[in-house]
Amino acid sequence: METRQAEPSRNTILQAAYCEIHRKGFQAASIADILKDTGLTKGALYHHFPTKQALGLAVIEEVIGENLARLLFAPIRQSEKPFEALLYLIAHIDELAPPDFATLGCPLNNLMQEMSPLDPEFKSRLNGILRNWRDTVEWALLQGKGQGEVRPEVDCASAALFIVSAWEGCIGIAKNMQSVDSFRSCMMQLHDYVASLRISK
Amino acid sequence: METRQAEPSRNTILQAAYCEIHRKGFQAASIADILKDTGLTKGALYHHFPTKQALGLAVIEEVIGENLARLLFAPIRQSEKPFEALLYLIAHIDELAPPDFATLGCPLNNLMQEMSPLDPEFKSRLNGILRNWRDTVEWALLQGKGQGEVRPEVDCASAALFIVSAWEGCIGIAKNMQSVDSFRSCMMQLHDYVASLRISK
DNA sequence: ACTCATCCATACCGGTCGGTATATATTTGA
DNA sequence: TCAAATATATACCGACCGGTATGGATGAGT
Repeated sequence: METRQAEPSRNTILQAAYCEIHRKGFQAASIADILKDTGLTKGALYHHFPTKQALGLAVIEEVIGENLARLLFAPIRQSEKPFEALLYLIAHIDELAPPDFATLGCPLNNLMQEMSPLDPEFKSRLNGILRNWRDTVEWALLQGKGQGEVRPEVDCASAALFIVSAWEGCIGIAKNMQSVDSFRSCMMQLHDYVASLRISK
Repeated sequence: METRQAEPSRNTILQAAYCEIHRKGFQAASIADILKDTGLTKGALYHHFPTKQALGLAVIEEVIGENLARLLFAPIRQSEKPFEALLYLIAHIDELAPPDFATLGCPLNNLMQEMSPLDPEFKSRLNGILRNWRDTVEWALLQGKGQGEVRPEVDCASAALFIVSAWEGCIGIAKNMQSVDSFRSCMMQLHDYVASLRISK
């Protein structure tokens, strides 16, 4: 039996760190600012996390990874028609994703751009999530192919990587243009591309 | 007649700042590190640039903007067949772009992701370059349409935005996966998408 | 030759950062 | 009940950061 009194505090810090990092990036995120609205202090933080890097890695795995798994991967994996589920997600992502994605971008992509070249630990964790995403999309394409929906000559691995890349690209561009309409228009083009992989009849 | 003795120093600082910012991002770029290899000191820097922000904005306009104009916009604008020029650029960008783009990403996109939500000055300058890029691509598509190469029903504005978005997305993802093969594969998919806008005969 | 603006080096400042040392509640286990 | 482990607060530290104040060198105009 382990003590569980600490878990609420740990989660509070984790969530606050996630928000701060999402807003400012990891390096610009200040420990003091993270704690500011939590009612906790450095004593609590450094009890649960040995260093700022460890806190960042925990945010990646326990918040960002979990969120993406729940929002994107699970709906595809659990669908009976994964390819259709993928198309649905692309078409409706602006309603399904948290609203701050539009203004602050995708937390996964933000951290990848900032930290991957600087810290190998960050890089490997972030790449793990990215690989998971790409594999899920590839799996959806392969399932679609098996179900006779996707054209047999499609290179599912390459297409999956492109879909994820373009997806992140659309989020990033929309974040800068601060325009939901641009984002929707952009994702619509991606939707058309994915739909073009379907068998035309 | 104004004194021109200062121009070499200014350019040295500008170039060093560009490299440092490309490697670490703007906020993490340290003034001291920028000067370290230049043989100059803070006195020189703060003589030519009133603040770190002004230095960053100068890097954006005078280095990043110029580089992109020379590498991407000019070849399309000056081509007699802009649509073909666009396709060529997408297919050969890995040979034409500076090699550190693969490991460090696109400087424009890096700064957009980091700074646009934080600083409206950065945002407007970066968006200016982005708009220039999108307009150039859109112009290439429109020219292609006029020359009977692009299908008439294509929405050139939306397609151009998507092309730029996907382009940046491919660079970003490749930067994290640190794989030139992935980047090429990804850009190849984008190439296929753009080629699919062509009239099929 | 004198003046004055340009150009740049040096030394320094206040503030913030991540991290630590220590004391203190609180809970748990025997 | 009492000791030990857990959980958190507070005060503090050295490092680094962007920015400034000052003074000296250099060159142009008169």
